[in-house]
Amino acid sequence: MMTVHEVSKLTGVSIRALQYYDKIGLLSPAEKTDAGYRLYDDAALERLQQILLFRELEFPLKDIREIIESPFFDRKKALQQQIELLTLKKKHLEDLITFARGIKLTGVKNMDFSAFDTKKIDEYTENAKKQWGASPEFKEFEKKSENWTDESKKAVYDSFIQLFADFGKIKDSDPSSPEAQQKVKDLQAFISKNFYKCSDEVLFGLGKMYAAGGEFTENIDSYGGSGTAEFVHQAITVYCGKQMK
Amino acid sequence: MMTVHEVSKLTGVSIRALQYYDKIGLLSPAEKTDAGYRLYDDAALERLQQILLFRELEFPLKDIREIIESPFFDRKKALQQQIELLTLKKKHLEDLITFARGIKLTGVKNMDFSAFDTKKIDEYTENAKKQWGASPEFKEFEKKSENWTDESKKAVYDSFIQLFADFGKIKDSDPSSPEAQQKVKDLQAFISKNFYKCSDEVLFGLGKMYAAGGEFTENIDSYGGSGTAEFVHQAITVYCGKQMK
DNA sequence: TGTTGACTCTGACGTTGCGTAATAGTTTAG
DNA sequence: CTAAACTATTACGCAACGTCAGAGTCAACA
Repeated sequence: MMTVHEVSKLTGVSIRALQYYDKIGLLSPAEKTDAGYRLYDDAALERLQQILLFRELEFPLKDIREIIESPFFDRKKALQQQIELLTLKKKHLEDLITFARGIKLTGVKNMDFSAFDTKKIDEYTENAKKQWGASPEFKEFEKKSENWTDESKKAVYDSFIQLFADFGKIKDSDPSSPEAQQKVKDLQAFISKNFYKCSDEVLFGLGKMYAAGGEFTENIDSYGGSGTAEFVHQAITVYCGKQMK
Repeated sequence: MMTVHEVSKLTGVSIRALQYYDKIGLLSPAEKTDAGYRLYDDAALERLQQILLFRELEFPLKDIREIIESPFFDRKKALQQQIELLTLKKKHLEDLITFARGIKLTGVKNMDFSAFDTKKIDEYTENAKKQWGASPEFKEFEKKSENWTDESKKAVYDSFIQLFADFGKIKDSDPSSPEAQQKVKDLQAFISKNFYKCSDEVLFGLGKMYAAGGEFTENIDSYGGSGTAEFVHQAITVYCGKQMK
C-alpha cells in the first residue's frame, strides 16, 4: 500500500491530480485509512498506467474513464491502438522537425502549414473512441446489444464478416459499379440495424478507418482477401460523394 | 490580405483562436476594415508559423508572446531550440511506444513509470525560456543590460568566454579539486553580477543545460576544447551537492 | 509526554485556451 | 434587393488541474 506521496514520486503524477482523479471517479485508491488518507495498491498502479497512456494521447479524462470501464474493454487491443496512435504522433513530430529544418536552412517563407495538420491523428482518435465507450454511437450499440444472446451475437458477427467477404468477391471490379454501391447500402443498413445509426458521415469515417492500414484493414482483408479494405473504402467514398452533394 | 476564414482554412487554426490571439496581443492582423474585419498579410502568417511551433511544444501563449517580442529574439536560434525540443519529444514518444510494446508482449505488470517521465523535456524547456524572455531571470538580465554599451557588452562576453577557456585548461583534472570548485564559484559570481542572480539552484540547472549535448555544449567546447562542457557540469554538480545538503 | 516537522484532507477560488451560443452588423452572389 | 455566407463582440462554459487556506494526522525525537 502506497501513500499519495509515494505514488506521486513513483509516477510523476502530482498529488493534486491523484486527488482529482479520485474525485471524478477515474482512479480510486484501494482503500482509505480512518483518517481519510488514500492508499493505493498494485491494481491501482496498473490502472494508472493505462490512464497515463491515454493521457499522453490527450484523451479527455472523462473519455478515459468510460473507455477503461467499458465491458468491452480489451487491454491488448487498447494497447495496439495506443501504439498506433503514438506512432502517428511520432510521425507528426518528424514532419514538424523536417519543416523547421527547412525554414532554418533556406529561410524560405513558404506559406506551408501542412506540417501542423493533425487531421489524420484526430480521425484515428475519433475512430478509436468509437470502438470503445466514448461516443454516442457506441452507447447506442451498448444498449442494442444488451439483450443479445451468445448465439445472436455470433449470428450478427458472421453476417458482418460475410458482408466483407462479398466485397472481397468484387474487389477487382469498379467501386462505383451498381453492385458495389448496393453492397455499401447493405453495409450501412446492417450497421444501422445491429449496431448504431450509421449516417453517411459516420459511414464515411468508417471507410477511412477501414483503409487506414491498421488492425481493421488487416481483419477485413483476412475476410475478403488483400485489397478488400481499400476497395470498400473507395466504394464508400463514391457512395457518400453521391449522397452528400 | 486574407480574411480570418482564409487564414483558418490555410493554417488549421480556428477563427475563434485567431480572434483570441488578437485579443491577448499575440497575433494582430495587419489591418482592419472599416467594419472591423480582420485582414492578415504574409508577415502575420509568418508570425503565426512561429507561434504554432511554440504551441506544439506546449508553451503558454503568454510566454510565446514574450519570447517572440523580446529584443533578443533570434529566429534561427529559436528554430534550433525548437528542433532540439521536438527531437526530445520524439524520443519521449519512442520510449512510450517501446514501453507499450513491452507490456503488450509480455503482459508483465512492471511498475515502471520511467517512460512517462518528462523531466528532461521540462528542464530543457525551462532553460529555453531562460534564454528568451519568459523567465524572471531573463527580465532581470534585460534590465541590467539596458544601459550597456557595445563595448561593455563585448567585454562581458569576452570575460564569460574566458571563464570557460579556464575550465578547459583543467578539464582533465578532478572536478572536485579546489581549483575547479573555485572556478565554479567565479562563474556563479560572474553570472550574478552581470546577468541575473544565480542561486545554487539556477546554477545547477545551467550545469545540466551545458552538458545536454545541444548548442551550449558545442559553444563551450569550442572555447575550452572537447569535454569542457561536461567537466563544468560535473564541477557544478559537486559544488551544488556540497552547498545544498 | 509533548512538540515539531512532514504529510494529508477537504473546500474554494484562479487559470489557460479556447468552444459555444446569442445577437447584430457586413458582404456577396444571384 | 434579398438570401446566404461571413464577421464582430460580449458572455458564459469547460477541462484539468495549481494554489492557497484551514485543519487534522502521523512518526520521531527530546
